[in-house]
Amino acid sequence: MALKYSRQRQVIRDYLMSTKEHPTAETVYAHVRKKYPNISLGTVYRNLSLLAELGDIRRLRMGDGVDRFDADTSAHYHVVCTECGGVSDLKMEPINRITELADRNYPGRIEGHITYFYGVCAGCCGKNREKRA
Amino acid sequence: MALKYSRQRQVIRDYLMSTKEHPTAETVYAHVRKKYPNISLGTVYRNLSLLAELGDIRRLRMGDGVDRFDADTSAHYHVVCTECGGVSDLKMEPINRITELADRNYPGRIEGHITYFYGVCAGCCGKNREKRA
DNA sequence: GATAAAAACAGTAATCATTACTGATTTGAG
DNA sequence: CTCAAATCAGTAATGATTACTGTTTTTATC
Repeated sequence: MALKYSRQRQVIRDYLMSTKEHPTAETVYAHVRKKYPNISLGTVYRNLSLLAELGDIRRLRMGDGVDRFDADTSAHYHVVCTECGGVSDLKMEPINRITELADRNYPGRIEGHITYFYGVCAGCCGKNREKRA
Repeated sequence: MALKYSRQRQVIRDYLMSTKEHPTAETVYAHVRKKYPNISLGTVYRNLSLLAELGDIRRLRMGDGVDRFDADTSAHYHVVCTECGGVSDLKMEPINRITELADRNYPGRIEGHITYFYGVCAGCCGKNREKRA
């Protein structure tokens, strides 16, 4: 067995399981520190990467140069809010048709797709309604 | 008129128009230097960002932390090759249905989607066939 | 429970893409 | 031609992430 148990890794994983916020490494660090005050930021990065490689968590690249992490590894899409910048889940079965469709239009071989949506999240929609009223 | 013509900007734009390679800023810099040896990397970044803001070119964020640029601003998708890392065009009309579909499954408002595909490009497929033979 | 090698850690330095700054040069409207 | 605005070259700064180093934890084996 190569992998060893560590409190730090467990705390990181626990925090990620407890939130739907798709936090960045920095955010994970901030929260985990409350329970484990002298954990290192490097440890957070190392473990998030390790867990992602093992497939225990998902790394989300939303294109803004800051990675986010998600303990929910089931197939689902994400929506980034153009107002608050938050990332929320979109419960929708993966549209494999578009991979097949793409493959028919491509001289090479297409194996999958990465999609994220943008728009305004429920919370920000509500806020806007208040402002207009 | 706020915008002024500059040789540097023109050379950058010309190079981008001449290639289908979706180069990174660094690659643009390397090529543009041949024609304009003492151009600054900062100038390349500044102009690529400016042209992208004006809508003259497109900035492609493929999730690996390195931006690429495309002079073809028409609606089309991109494929990143998992073997050579290259990015190629996929001529396929945008599937707006998935935005609508997503919107029906989301409590907020969804305005668009960003999708890229991954697989093996035509060039690398060919190479593999040779190796197997 | 003791022990020792492997794994992991904390803290810090390094990397890499990108952006910001500064003083000099270029552009274009009048 | 002139001059303010735009742009530049060169360099420093930023910010996310990774790598390094010497110390501490974990766990298989006794």
